[in-house]
Amino acid sequence: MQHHAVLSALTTVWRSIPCSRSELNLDVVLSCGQSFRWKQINPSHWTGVLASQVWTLTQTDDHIWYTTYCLDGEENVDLVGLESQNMEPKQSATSAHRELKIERERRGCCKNTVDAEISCMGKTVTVNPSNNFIFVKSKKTEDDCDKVGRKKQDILMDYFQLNVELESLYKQWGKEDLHFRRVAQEFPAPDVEERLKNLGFGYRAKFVNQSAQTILEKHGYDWLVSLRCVPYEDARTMLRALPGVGAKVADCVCLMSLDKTEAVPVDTHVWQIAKRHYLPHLGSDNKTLTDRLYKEIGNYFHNLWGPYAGWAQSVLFCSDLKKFQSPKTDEVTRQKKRRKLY
DNA sequence: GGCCGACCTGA
DNA sequence: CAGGTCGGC
Repeated sequence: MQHHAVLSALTTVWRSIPCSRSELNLDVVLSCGQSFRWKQINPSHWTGVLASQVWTLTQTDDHIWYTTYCLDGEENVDLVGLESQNMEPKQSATSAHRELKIERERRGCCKNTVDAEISCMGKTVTVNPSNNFIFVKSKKTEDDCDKVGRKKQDILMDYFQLNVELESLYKQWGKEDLHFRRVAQEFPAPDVEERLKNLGFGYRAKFVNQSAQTILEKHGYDWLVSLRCVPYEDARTMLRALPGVGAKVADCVCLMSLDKTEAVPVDTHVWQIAKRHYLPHLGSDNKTLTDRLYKEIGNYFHNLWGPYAGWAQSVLFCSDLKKFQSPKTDEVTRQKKRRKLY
């Protein structure tokens, strides 16, 4: 939600319509060169004129959010002070202020002030761009209609034709048309990597996105599941061809998702366990877990435990986690350590 | 083929 | 600083 500080700071002045990104992607639709009245005033926040009003639109995964600015200054009852935590509310409000000023000048009622008062969806927002404060005054009644009584929600529904189900149309168009299917895969979410990054995926965001693209374009939707019926080594080889998928991740997918019970994922913990209890000769000489080491450890466990080696490995792995170690075990370890000391 | 730094976040 | 993969050496 870091791109929606405005939403979280001023929830009272925003209204929403349920709508998924696959039905309408504002960033794509408003910048694709077929409409010229919208400006991106902040990341993913679009301001423009529609039905004689200034609007700001933005969206989350399942809603379109909208707010409008009008010129009537009716009396207010409540006063709420809000100090914004970062620059975004200020910037957005300042942009709204600018839009209002332009609209006022256009109508020849130039009342230029530093502190602008803007009526927003039944609330009046006082903006002071110089000190980053925003005040919201509530009106007694909130209406969601424009001057001629048209519901604002209906204006947007009509403008974006939200009553037409785009997803089923895409399915229909793609059914016989391979080229459309390919093109359509780039939509509805061209910002996947960015959004994954915002979710904390870090440098892996690029890999996840690229792998997903590769799977859809090269292999098709059912390919991953079909690997359940392919021998372990083959499934592993194909998985490792995906960007960001190395030996360990491929083995994890094989073991956890593709029924390959013999797959033994070797991460640093399993490596430590192997050195401590099974293969002491791997000792401290080896600094990094190379492909050769990985194979040696995997083969060793496979020979030791047989076709369900992966399951056995996960038992050892879990028992090595601190949260599964009983206090009793800890006491035994401490006693051993004490014995060693003396 | 092996080694190591870069990538990014959370702890 | 750990966590796994990649690319350059």
